[in-house]
Amino acid sequence: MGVLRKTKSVDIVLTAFNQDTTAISVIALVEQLHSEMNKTTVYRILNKLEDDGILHSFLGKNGHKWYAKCHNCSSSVHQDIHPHFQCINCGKVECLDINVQIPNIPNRKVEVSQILLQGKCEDCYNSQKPEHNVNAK
Amino acid sequence: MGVLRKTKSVDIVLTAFNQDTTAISVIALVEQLHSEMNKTTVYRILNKLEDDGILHSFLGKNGHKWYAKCHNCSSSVHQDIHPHFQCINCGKVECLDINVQIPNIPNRKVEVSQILLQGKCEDCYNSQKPEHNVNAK
DNA sequence: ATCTTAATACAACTTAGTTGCAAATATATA
DNA sequence: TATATATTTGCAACTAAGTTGTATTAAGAT
Repeated sequence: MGVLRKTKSVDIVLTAFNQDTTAISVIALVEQLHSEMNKTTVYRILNKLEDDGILHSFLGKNGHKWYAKCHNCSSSVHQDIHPHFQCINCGKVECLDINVQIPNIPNRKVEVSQILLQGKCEDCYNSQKPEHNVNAK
Repeated sequence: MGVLRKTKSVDIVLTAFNQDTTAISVIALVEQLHSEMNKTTVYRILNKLEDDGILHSFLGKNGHKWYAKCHNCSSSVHQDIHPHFQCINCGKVECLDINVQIPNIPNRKVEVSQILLQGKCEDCYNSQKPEHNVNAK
């Protein structure tokens, strides 16, 4: 089930991801676009864009869903299996371009790895007066 | 806010973790104990046992909360920052006794790492007729 | 035995995410 | 360009995990 038609709503969602280089939580996106489209539509479009390998999803620190643009994915293979970093202060999430080596685990076959690192991002580490971001949800 | 009193409910919850060597999802535990105590009570007891360093929590593949017994924790230091393994077939979750090396990330200070590996556990890998476990939720 | 305070049950609530269906709209075809 | 048809959307209702307020119950200290 991929995107079949180039609709206005699909375009608005894609524009949001082109403007923001970091990841966006579904909650934030629904809120940000609530005057332009229904939340059901946001959920459905994100779902389709992921199927098409245009976005990838992962869970943030509260178990809420986040999406970010894929770089080398197709609809059949999602290569964006990289760690994500979430700032515990402002809530911002970034995709990390690093490779984490998973050791072999006896008697088990690992197929997916979900790695969320939490800490302070550069901005929050430097500023003494932390400014809580709306994306923290 | 730790456990202050040795109540019947606290005892029942602890017994559940002593009988099951793997992790238990809150959903499964609430269901399992629903005739013995209210779900609010389960949530509150788990919360307190975590504060006391007796249990540790983490998120499963759907973002739902799981708990497991701690081995070397105190109420001040949670040392159980280890990866967890969830079977994509039967849903069972285990704590992994391995160390995953997180590379240094420029300009960020990593404080917490949350690693969930998914794949087939030994039982499910060997059996051709997969048996879906109730814990899969 | 009594008193104080923490723990519990229960109901109501919050919120992320889903579902069913009627109406709207993109696009293929004539 | 007009029409047909299948997808997309909005809306309302729903589901389910987790939380909160409050009256009642029960630990355990005195």
